[in-house]
Amino acid sequence: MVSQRGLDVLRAIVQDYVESREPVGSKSIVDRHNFGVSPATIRNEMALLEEENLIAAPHTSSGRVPTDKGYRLFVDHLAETKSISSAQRQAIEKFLDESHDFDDLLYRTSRLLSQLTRQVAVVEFPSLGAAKVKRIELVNVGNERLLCVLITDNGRVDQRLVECGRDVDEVELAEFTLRANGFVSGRPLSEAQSALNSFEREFEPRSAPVANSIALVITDLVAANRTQKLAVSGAANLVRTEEDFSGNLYPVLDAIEEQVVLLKLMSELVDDSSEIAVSIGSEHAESGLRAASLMAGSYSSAGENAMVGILGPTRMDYSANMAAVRAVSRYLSRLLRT
Amino acid sequence: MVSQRGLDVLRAIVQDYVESREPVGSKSIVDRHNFGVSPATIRNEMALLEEENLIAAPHTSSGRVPTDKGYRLFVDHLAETKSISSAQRQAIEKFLDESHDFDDLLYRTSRLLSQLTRQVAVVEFPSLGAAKVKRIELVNVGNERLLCVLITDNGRVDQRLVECGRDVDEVELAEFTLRANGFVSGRPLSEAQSALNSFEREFEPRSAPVANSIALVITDLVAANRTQKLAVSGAANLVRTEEDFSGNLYPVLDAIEEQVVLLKLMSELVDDSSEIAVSIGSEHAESGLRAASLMAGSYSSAGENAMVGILGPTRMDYSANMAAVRAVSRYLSRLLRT
DNA sequence: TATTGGCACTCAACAGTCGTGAGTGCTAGA
DNA sequence: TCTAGCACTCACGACTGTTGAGTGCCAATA
Repeated sequence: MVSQRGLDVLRAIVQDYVESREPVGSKSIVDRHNFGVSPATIRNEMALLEEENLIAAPHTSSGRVPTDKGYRLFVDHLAETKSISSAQRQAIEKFLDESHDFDDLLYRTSRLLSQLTRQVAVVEFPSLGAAKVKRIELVNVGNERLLCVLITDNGRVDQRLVECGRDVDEVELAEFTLRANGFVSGRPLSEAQSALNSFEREFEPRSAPVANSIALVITDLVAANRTQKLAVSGAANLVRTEEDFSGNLYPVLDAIEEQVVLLKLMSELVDDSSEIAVSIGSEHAESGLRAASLMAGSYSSAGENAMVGILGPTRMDYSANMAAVRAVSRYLSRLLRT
Repeated sequence: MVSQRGLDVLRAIVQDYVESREPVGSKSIVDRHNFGVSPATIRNEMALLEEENLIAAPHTSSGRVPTDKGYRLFVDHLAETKSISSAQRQAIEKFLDESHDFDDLLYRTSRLLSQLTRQVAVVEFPSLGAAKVKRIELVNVGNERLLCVLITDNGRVDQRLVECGRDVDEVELAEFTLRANGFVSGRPLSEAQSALNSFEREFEPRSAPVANSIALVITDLVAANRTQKLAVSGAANLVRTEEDFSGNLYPVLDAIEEQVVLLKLMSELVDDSSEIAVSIGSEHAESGLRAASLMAGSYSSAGENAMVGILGPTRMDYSANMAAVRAVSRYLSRLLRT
C-alpha cells in the first residue's frame, strides 16, 4: 500500500519531471520540496512506488520517471485544480468574441487552445446525428445548375451544386422545392436518405432525371453532415516536444492528418460530462500514440455535444492544461448558448 | 567556364546525392556512371564546379553536395523530363473522378499529390478577385435569423447567417433581396463593399438595422471570398526527410499552418504558365525555409488561375516530382474545364 | 594538351578507455 | 520509523587512436 507521503512523493516526481524532462532522484526531491526527511527515506517511498508500477527507472542507477499509471493517479487524485490567469481569460474572451461565423469560431477555438497550452489542439464539430432537416432550398444559379441548400434545426447550413443537364424554370423549381421539403422536412438526418427513395417517382418522366439528381445531392449533403469533422491546430508544437516522442513524430502527425484515429480516441474518452477526460499513453489502443496523451472536455451547441481538447506528450503539464481546456470549453458553451 | 562533361558530372552529383543523402565523391561517380575517365579527371571537373559555386564540400575532405545554384542549373537544364507511370496516371484519374464537390476535389488533389510525391502538397483555391456577384439570396431560417447566400459568376457559392434581432416577414425579405441584388449584382467582388455603403439608407427606420446587418454580412462574405485559401496535406512526410532540414522542422510546420507565408511564396513563383515553377532554398526570402524547395504548376478553373504544388527539402527528386505536379495540374484543369 | 596514377594529407566517424558524479539498495544504529 | 553510511551501478563526457573515404597536387604519359 502506498502511504500519503508516498503520494506526495509521486506528485513531486511528476511535477519535477514534467518541468525538467529529467529522471528525478531522491536528493533533488528533498532539495526542492520540504519533506523534512532525508533522501534515504524518500528512497524507501520510491521503492514502494516502483513496486506499485507508478514510477520506473530508465536504467539501474538513475532517477525515476512516472509511468502511465503514475500519471493516471496524478491526474485523478493529485493534480491541484488550477485556474487560468486573468490575462488568459481575457485572451479567450477577446479572441473568441471576434468571431461571428460558427465554423470560424471553432477554428479560432482550436488556434486559441493550441496557443494557450502549446500543444496540438483538436476541436470536434458537433455531430448532427440527432438533428432534423428544417428545410431544403433550391436556387437556380444558371448554366443548368441548381444550388441545393440544406438547413438543419440546430442552425447549421450547407449547400451543394446540382448538375441538371438542362435548364429548369421557376415553376418546376418551386415544384421540386415543395415536394423535396414534403419528403424530408422535420425528419432527422438519419432518416432522410430512406425517405427520399421514392422521390423520383413523384414526377413525370421529363422531370424525373432532375429529381433523381436532386435526391442524390440531398443524400450526399446529409451524409457529409453526419460525418464528423475536426479543426486541428498547432502541429508545430510537436517539434518542441519531439524528444518526448522519442524522436518519432510520424505516427502522431499521421494521426492528426488522418483524423479518423483522433475521432475514435475522442469518442472513447470517458465522458463524465462537465469534467475533463484524459487518456494517457498506453491507455489508448493506438500503438503509434503510446507516448501521447489526449485531453478533452465537452461543449454543447444547440443540444449536440462535441469535444474540444488537446493532444500532447504524456509528459505534459496536466494541471495547467486541464485548466485551459476547461476554461475554453466552458466559454465556448456559453457563447453557443445564445 | 563549365564544360559539357562538367554539367554531366553535376547531373550525376545531384542524382546520387538525392538518392543517397550522402556527399558524393569522385570515385563513386566513376563507379555508378560510365564516364570512361578516372576519378582524378572527375576531381578536376569538380574543382571547376566548386569554383562556379554549383557544388560545395561540407568539410575539407568529403564528397560534394549541390548548392542551391547547382540545383537551379539542374532543374533548368539538366533534369530529364520524366513522365509518370501508367499506374500513377490511373491512380490520379480514379481518385479525382470520384469527387463531385469542388472543395472536395481540391482536398483530394492535395492528398493525392502528397502521396504521389511523398512531400507536403499545397493546393491553392482559385482567387475570386475578378469574379462578379451573380446573385444574393436571402432565406428565412427562423429564430430571428436569415441565411445570406452569395453566388458568384464562376459558380462558387458561400453562405452565412445574419442575426436580425427580430423576425422578418416574407414581404420584407423579398424587399431586402431585391434591393441587395440591385446594389451588388453584376459587380466584381472588389467593388461590392463600397457599393453597399448607402444600402442601409434605402430603408425606413424600422428596417434599417436589419439592412445594416445584412450589408455587414455581405461585406464579410465578399471579404472571405477574396482571401486566399489553401488545402495542405502530407505534413507527416516532413518527418521522413527531417534530416534534410537539419532537424529543425519548426519553421516549416509553422509556414504550413500559417499559410500566409506559403501563399506569398506561391504568388512569387515565376509563372511562365503551363510550366512547372520551382523556387529553391535560398531563392525565396523566408529564412525559415532555406532548406526547402517549393514547386508548383497552375491550373485553371472558370477563368481563374491557381496553383498546385509541393513543398519539400531542396534535396528532392525534382524530375519525378515535376512529372507528378505537371500531371496532376493538367488533369485538374481538364476536369474543371467541363 | 588532356588525362591519369601516385602520394601525402585531412578529417569525420567509430570504438575504446577512463574518471566523474548522480543515484541506488542495503544495513546497522539511533 | 528514520537516517547515516557505504558499496555498487551506470550514463555521460572527455580523451585517444584507428580507419577509410575523399581531396589536392604533381609528374608522367598518350
